[in-house]
Amino acid sequence: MSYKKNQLIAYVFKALAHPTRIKIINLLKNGPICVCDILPQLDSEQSNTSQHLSVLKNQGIVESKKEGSKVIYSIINKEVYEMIELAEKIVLIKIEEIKNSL
Amino acid sequence: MSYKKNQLIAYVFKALAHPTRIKIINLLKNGPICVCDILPQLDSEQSNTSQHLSVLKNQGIVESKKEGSKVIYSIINKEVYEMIELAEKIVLIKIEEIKNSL
DNA sequence: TTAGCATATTAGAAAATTATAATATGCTAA
DNA sequence: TTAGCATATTATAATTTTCTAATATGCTAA
Repeated sequence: MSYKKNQLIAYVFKALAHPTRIKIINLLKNGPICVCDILPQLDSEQSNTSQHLSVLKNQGIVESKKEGSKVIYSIINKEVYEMIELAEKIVLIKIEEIKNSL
Repeated sequence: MSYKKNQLIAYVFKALAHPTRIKIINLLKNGPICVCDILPQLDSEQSNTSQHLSVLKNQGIVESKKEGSKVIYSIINKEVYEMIELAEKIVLIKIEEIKNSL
């Protein structure tokens, strides 16, 4: 695998490498929702949330469409849910090990 | 899902979010190998490679054991290979879309 | 013991990410 | 048309990541 391809893969991981963005992705699990419905479920500033959405959009993980004055976001690549589940599995294994070592 | 848990998940993604680290993980696919065999396959400094290995180790993705004066690294969580494959899939879809739009 | 190889650690500079605050844009309704 | 809501953008400061260079550690063999 070339460095360039690994770089592109790394960009995808980078887009997922923030708790707020993972939370946003999980919010989109139940279908497309409006930014106005995302905002109250996060404890980030409006502008910061908008920036996180833009990171996800730039990596082609989500897409957005305007509806009147509102903007609706939805998931493009459902693969991310599997990725998050796998990461979760690794986290749980790690927690288990720490517990056993106490 | 709590913010704390999303943070732990994000740490896993962060550990994978570098082309050199992805390359290293792929090198470990064929079984445990020595740092001395990893080094010549990367174009990073020795110290930099050592730091990348340490990131992967801290996230519990790889482990290392000493053998004489050498150090052998191996994968702990095979889940990362599935994660990389999924990320690759997203990359390929994205590339395809760009091609179609030209 | 000491020289040399294999790897890790540290310090520091450069680059990237993140958060906040302020402002801009675009739509809708009065 | 203008006021106000919904969202995006920008500037900037703080933090984190990354890389390089230098040094340290630990093992082995002469």
